[in-house]
Amino acid sequence: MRERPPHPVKSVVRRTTLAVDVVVLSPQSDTLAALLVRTAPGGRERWSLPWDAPLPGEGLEDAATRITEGALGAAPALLEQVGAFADTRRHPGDADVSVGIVALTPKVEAALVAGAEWFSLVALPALSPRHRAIVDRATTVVRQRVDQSPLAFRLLAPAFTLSDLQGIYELLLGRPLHKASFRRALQASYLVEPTDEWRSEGRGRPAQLFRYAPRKRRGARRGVRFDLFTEG
Amino acid sequence: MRERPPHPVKSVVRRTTLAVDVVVLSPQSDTLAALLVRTAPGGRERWSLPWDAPLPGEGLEDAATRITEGALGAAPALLEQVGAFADTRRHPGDADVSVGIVALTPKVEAALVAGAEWFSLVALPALSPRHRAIVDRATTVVRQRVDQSPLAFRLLAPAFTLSDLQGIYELLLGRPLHKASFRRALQASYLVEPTDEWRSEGRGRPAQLFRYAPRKRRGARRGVRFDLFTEG
DNA sequence: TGACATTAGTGACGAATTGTTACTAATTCG
DNA sequence: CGAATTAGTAACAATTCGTCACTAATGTCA
Repeated sequence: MRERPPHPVKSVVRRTTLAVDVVVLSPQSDTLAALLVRTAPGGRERWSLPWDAPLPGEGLEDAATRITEGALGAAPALLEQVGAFADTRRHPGDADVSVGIVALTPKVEAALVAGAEWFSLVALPALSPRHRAIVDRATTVVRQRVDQSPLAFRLLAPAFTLSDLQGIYELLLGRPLHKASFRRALQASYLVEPTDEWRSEGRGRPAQLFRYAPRKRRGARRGVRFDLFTEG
Repeated sequence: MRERPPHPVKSVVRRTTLAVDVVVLSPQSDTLAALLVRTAPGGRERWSLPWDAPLPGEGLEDAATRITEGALGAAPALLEQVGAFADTRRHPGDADVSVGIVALTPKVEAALVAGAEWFSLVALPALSPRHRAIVDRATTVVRQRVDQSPLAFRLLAPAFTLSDLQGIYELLLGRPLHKASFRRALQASYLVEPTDEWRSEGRGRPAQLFRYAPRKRRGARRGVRFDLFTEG
């Protein structure tokens, strides 16, 4: 027993401003690209992540969908929270708290909404410090979760070639993969099934199209992996 | 080009109430246990997660540390965000938005603060729906990240036996592991180093104590794993 | 004291998985 | 037609993994 007041001690509940900041990612020739929107004149930076406050009664993911539609013109294929940010780094709307959400979408051909543009992740313009941190966290999270969630498939159209898929994995993991090993592992995973369509990309042999169709897996549980500790 | 107003359209920035809700986890004989605090009389539930609003200027993790200290009497060994919750599920303090944070701590012998108690995760009392969701998410996140972050080591004292460590992994993964395989993988990972101390637990051969001391790893990157997709 | 139970730790082998090479297949381009 | 290009696979070597069987060091108890 300690000499302390009963718990928890509730502070006066402060009211804070909340923003949902969305990192819309899509594959762009050989890199991932994020969607940025032009800011109103007078701000410190010319570009920012699409963001907004959630509407009354609107969930965070719903808000993220709405915000994505407002910049991309279409709903994203997958959303994932990447963290809450409440430090002192400046937010373009001076929100006290940001919830960072990453939205994935296949390569889009359709025109963007006016004022929105794709930027390769390796050549982003200046962003507010809060947005910069959210982008960094988003890319880390995406890379960390590639093999826990069907992220890669959401960056592709519903029908894709295995070379397309391997390309996405290489993009996300940042290293080349061996074709035969990749296909063998994919085969064993029961994650895709072939369609009866083929795509001819110009030169070379046409490739069969596959679709994402995860099936129940045999419970082939294996030992522990002490991997990835390096990147933490 | 579309017929839309310039972007992003900012809603009127609403003010919301924010809570940090902490799931303090610690190993308890054969299960994980969460720390709950007795609520003020009159609430719908008798117990809740320790929670509070962040103080002005206080970061989320700082708040989580303070909240943990208020219930446990000591700082946690590791903190990890598990998500933001802004749906309509009821929060004990009616916060609009909760940031869920999981705090890990080794088995503590010291007395808890008055009004706080450990509950095994498999036998929790009734909690507010929001808190229930945060606990569920926390356990999922912890299980998912065991091999990405040194979570398991933060549930042990600085010096531990390999059997202790294996026990924690079995707790977190929910399945038995083979001794020889576990040790071989651990050896290859360069995550621990032996101390020159030994612990005699009563009967049986004394065990050597190890400490967590991760070393640089050879960049032995392997192929992609299409694992875990089942649990999402 | 000596058998036995109990926990720690390791060697080794066969099975399974993975990395790699080298091939075959189907197309376009000249 | 043949060369270039991309898709897809068979097969082998190297490595990793699951398992079994053992040795080691302690306490217990007749």
